[in-house]
Amino acid sequence: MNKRNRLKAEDWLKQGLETLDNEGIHKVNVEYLARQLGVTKGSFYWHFKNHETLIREMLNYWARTLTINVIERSIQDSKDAREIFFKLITIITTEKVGRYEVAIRAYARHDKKARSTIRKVDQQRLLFITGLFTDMNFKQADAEVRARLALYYQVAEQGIFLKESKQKSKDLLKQRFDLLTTNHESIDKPGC
Amino acid sequence: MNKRNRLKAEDWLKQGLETLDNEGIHKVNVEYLARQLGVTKGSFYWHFKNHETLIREMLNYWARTLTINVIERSIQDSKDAREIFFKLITIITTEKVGRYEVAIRAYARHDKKARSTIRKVDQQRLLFITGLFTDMNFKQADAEVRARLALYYQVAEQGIFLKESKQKSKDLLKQRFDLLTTNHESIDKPGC
DNA sequence: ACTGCAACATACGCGTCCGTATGTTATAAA
DNA sequence: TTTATAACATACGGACGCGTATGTTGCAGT
Repeated sequence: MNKRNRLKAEDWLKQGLETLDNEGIHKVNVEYLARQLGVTKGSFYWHFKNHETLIREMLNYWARTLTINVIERSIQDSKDAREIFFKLITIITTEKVGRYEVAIRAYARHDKKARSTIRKVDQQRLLFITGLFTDMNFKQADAEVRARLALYYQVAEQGIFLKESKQKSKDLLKQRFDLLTTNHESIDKPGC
Repeated sequence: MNKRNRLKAEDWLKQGLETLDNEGIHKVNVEYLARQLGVTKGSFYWHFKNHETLIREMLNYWARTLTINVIERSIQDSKDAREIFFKLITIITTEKVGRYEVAIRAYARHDKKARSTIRKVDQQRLLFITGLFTDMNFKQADAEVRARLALYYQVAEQGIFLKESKQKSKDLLKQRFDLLTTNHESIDKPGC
């Protein structure tokens, strides 16, 4: 909230994503969001041109906070690629940042701009994670396969699997990490 | 179509599922479906009580044709469990029968009855496939793990992975089949 | 105290969708 | 040929969502 309890555009974006995740795209309409925020439509059309703009900015907001922000946080206080990768999948798995993933992919099935956003996000992620694996001395092709495995897993985990206990989630994360970061047959050591 | 080009309830259900898959749940409304079928609402309310009934019957129709029907077809002309399993994943992967899978799961995120339907379908599938693996002499616990892997894969394949060529899809199917149906360490042979 | 403006609220017309009530038509049965 | 009815079409009232036009309010600066 802003000063005097008045709203910023970001408050509408957050509420939009929250509602998309909780109740579906059909509930992401101007009047319903206004009711949830305790204001009227007049407020909305002050901050946004129209409904379409809201959706577009929601997608951009999600893409920004989810890719750049998470990547930057993973890099901070990490000394090497292995550590960055571990922090990355930990953040995605344990924090709420991955919550909107499934909802947005579901919406993107029938929205061209959403699909475009997701493609860009996926490519950014893939490039970054592939880079981490090459930094771990994996060959380029192998690095990309491992990056894809990590990426697809993170996406599918939220959409398909039943919710596990916190301890089991941690165990699975560790196993996944070990599997993906160790394979001595395909490693590309400069000394050999 | 029926005699004299008039519609059956099933025609509405099919069009409903098609529209759900192609354009999303918000397009699955009475007047839009009527336009697509070349009739008016009067026809709809002859065949169905209301919109809610349509959705419910769509889910039931999907559950029937997808679980029972596919299972029965897999069994036909198969001599053992291995063959049934291969036919099953072949049908799901190559035919259009798996097309509505992702759309319905997306819709189920915010519809209680849809979630209930999916749970039942998943359980039926899991029971059946687990039975196939126990018939292949895998131990109960191992059979269930393999069944889950097969099941989750079939679901995730449609929603996440990029579309591969027909040849690559066939190769992947074969590899998946081999991996899941052979593991001599955990096999439970009566003779040993 | 007065003014200006950001951030709303209110009121309206419009289109779309729902569900109902009632009118229409082609065909099968008599 | 008449009749009954299945399968529609038409017309309506109401709810809801969009976007616009305009009215209102509280604070910030002077």
